[in-house]
Amino acid sequence: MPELPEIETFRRILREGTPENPSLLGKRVQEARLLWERTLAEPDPDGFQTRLVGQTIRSFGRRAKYLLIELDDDTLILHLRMSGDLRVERDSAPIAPHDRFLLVFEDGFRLAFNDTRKFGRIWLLSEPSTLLRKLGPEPLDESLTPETFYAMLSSRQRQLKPLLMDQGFIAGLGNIYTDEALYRSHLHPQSLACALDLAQSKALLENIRAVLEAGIAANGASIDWVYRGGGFQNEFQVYHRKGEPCYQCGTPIERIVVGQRGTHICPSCQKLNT
DNA sequence: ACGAGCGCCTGTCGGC
DNA sequence: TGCCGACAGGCGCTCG
Repeated sequence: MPELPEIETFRRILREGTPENPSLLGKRVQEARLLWERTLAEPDPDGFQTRLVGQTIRSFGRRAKYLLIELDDDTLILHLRMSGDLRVERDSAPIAPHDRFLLVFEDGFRLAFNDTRKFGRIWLLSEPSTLLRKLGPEPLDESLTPETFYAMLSSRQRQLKPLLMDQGFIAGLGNIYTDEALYRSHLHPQSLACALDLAQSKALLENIRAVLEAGIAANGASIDWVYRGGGFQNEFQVYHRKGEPCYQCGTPIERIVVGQRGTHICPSCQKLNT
């Protein structure tokens, strides 16, 4: 489900709390309950639950679409994949359908990991880099310059959309924000990366950052039942707008398939010229 | 290096 | 109404 802005929103909610729920910072783990074994990627389930007990949450981080919960000795890493969701609630609350993992704290609150489709994964690692080092640069990291991005694109003979969604190339973009960034850049998702010049590469990077920052500012995007509380769906210009008029030229938005993913374009504003 | 196909899962929606 | 395929914000694998 969520992409970079949605994970960033969860990070903020868990760190700062909301009017309904407290911050989880500084809370100490009393108990960990794994309700669906395959949700745990690493380590083996045996030592996992006892290893968590007694550790205190020191900070929350994010790398790409991974949420990092820094504990005393380990990092608890969550990936929500397609349908994952997080709730903070009292441990007296009923367990919801599709809850896969509960992290219970000494003060009676808990973090619930809910995941209808069971694609989500959690890791408990003493050394997170083993998992995270395969990722490409963070798009919002200022050390990624337009010149670097241009060089990265120039060396790839690959369609833009699958490349931007490749987490090893650049980390954090998914289907929504990729479609939105390409539309704003007037680039066709099937254009080859190496065909972009410096100006186009620079504009693409700026638009990637703009849509991600707009998504973060809106607390993410809520679609269907999958994610609650975000507002970025109201700013979609192509995603989920098949048949509706392009805001720039009025041409109906089309849905095509690129890299086996549903892809939304304005066929007039985004010409294919490889 | 790159793209296609498929598996992993459950649920919803549209068409017949 | 019931059934059946398409589709869903992700990612890892194999195979040409």
